[in-house]
Amino acid sequence: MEPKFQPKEIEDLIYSSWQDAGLMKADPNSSKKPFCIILPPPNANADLHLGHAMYVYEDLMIRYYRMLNYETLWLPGADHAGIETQYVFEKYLKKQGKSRFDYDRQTLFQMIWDFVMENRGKMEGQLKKLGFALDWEKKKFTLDEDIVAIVYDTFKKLFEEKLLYRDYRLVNYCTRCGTSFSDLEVVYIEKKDPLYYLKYGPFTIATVRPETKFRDTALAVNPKDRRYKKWLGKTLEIPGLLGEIKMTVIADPEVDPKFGTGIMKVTPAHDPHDFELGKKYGLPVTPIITTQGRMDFSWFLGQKNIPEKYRIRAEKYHNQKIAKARTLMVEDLKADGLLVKVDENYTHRIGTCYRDGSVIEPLPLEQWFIKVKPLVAEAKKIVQTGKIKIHPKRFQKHLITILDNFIDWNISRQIVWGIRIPAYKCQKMSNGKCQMSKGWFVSLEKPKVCSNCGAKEFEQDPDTFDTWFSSAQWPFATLMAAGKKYYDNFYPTSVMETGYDILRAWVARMIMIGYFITKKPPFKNVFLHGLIRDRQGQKMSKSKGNVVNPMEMIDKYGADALRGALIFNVKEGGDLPFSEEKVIGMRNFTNKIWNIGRFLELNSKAENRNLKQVQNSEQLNELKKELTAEKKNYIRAMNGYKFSQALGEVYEFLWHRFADYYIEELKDALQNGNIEVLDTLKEVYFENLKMLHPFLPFVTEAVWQVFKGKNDFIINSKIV
RNA sequence: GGUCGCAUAGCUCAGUUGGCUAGAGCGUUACAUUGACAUUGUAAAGGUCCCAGGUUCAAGUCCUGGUGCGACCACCA
Repeated sequence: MEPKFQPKEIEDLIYSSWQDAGLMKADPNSSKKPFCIILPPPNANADLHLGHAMYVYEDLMIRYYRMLNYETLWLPGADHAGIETQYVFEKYLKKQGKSRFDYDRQTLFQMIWDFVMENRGKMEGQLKKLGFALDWEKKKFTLDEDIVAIVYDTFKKLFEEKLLYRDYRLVNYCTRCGTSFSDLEVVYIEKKDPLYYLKYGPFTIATVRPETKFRDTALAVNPKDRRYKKWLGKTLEIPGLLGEIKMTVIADPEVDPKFGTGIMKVTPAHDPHDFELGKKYGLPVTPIITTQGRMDFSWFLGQKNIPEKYRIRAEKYHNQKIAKARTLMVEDLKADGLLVKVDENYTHRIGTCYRDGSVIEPLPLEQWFIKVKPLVAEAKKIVQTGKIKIHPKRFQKHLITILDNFIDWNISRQIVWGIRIPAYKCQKMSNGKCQMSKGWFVSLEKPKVCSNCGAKEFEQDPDTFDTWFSSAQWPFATLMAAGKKYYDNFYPTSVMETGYDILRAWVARMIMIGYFITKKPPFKNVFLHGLIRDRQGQKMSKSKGNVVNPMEMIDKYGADALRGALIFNVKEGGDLPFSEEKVIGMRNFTNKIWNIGRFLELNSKAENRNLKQVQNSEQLNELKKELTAEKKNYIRAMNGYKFSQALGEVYEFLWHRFADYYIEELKDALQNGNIEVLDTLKEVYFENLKMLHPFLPFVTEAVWQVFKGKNDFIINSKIV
């Protein structure tokens, strides 16, 4: 044996020997108890980051349960990551002076497909580098045909059970990405914008968005506000930049009399709050901003007999970007004497795109929504009755709160990289012949006729599903795609392990959709890990330049060292600061493990063995007692999801008791050839190797095989 | 504004149902070693366990209040 453990030279070899021996494959026909984890599918197109290395929790569970004689399946996969990937691809196009608008739908999709497939292998190779015992033969991609078929089925079922509806409503729209987002994907930031006080007939109103006022449909005040009482219900003609607008004054308790002037203009088409008000009072929705983020005055310019002055103005504003139009209008407002004052120090919070940071425009669009109420109710029941257990426990409350606050889920995305929605709009809808579901029908195959009215003219919805819609189906979809035996044996899965930050976006939705389709919870346990931060506790991000590449760590110190550093001395579910020093510390531990083995191996060859020396029997008994206690603590910790404690237990024992104390004490006896001492030390050592194997698979395997031979794999031994 | 979490050694953090003479990693100091390992060992320094009350034979641990951080959610023109 080398005097030092050399992970770089042997890790890859060991990993392929596991693969060759079929150790990571699950047998769906096995009579053993099943234990199954579905890997949260990483983005097929991106390199792994340190957060992915946290899946080491999954690996250690898989290995541990395998060593407890379970039939284990850890199923890998990859996510197409719709918006993320299309965004990256568009940046790549831009570098070549192109844009997505230069290609038709099929070509663009194919280009992104090729782009992703080229990169996909990288991510998989990195999972192997981490030593993950994944069953590669069962790997799945969210755009695989069989997965898409299952996703389509789910959509159809939701449609048939009336949990799916199409609605014209305000969606969060990023004009730069060219797609809408769900509420979860909007990032609010504090921003300073001028607040304009405008003369508005007999009133003064305050607004940061004067550009939308052309399409105001009402004025609202608080019903208790005495100042405006006499105007209630009256319709006024308000002079504006393009002539007079008719507007009714309505009262609503939600209007804050203390804000601004206490009177508010209602713009249902471009403000979520106003949209709700509009709905409540039956106000028309009249958009003035396009999905390109430009002003649309065609509604005005199409009118007859427009005074010249207004026509010139409207033409000036038309098709301008929002910010530019606002500047132009403020000038004209000044000229007309309609601008009362400007508060330059007004700060408010605005929604921005989580991808590129541009301002999110609330725009009225027709989209697919999932009615979540019945799904949420079932999911909540499952969690509350303990059919799904959450670890650490405090996240259960969190999950319940999340479920309580779930609003209908917008699943339409206006991008091509994803699963195209299998819904069709019948042309006859417009002339009233196809009334069913507002003229929409769902078809899994390319349809020949409208399934509602038999008409032959229809168009497929150009949109694709929100990536989370397919992710929400991942546990049952992957197992169904793997085959009936897999589904029957391994579903519901044992544990869903992921970061607590996607409890809402993913875990809650998996429970909702999973139960809806299978009538079973998709998993029995949820284990949540924390977020990795840098050594100062700061979030890692490219802009801060504090990102650590896991592959670099593996290259320098070995996969075991990195894995250990992520588990050792941390609280499950808590955020953990990452430091290279900690990896070095764990590298030292792997080396210690190696060298204990080396020492025992060297002494195994000693020639002058004396079987009769038993004067150390008392110490040997003490040692065995300590081992028993250690193992008991280890198993209790492992079964209770206290992995850090389990690792700490073995670390402490093996290094500071076994090596520092017992080996030193028994060294002389050992070197004098006392075989009983040797055998006991070896036995205790092997037991510790087994306990460590789930955490540090490579070094434990390497030493194990020094003693047991190349064909004996440590994972095939049993912990109890 | 709402919810949750966190405050323990110089730094980063563990501390299981109350039993602590409070631990680990890294760092610091002294010493040892051509010996399995310097990626080592032995020893040492270093803590009012945020503050104030309370429960208890016993509180780092449980309860109440306060202070200071952090995260998530909601977002008022």
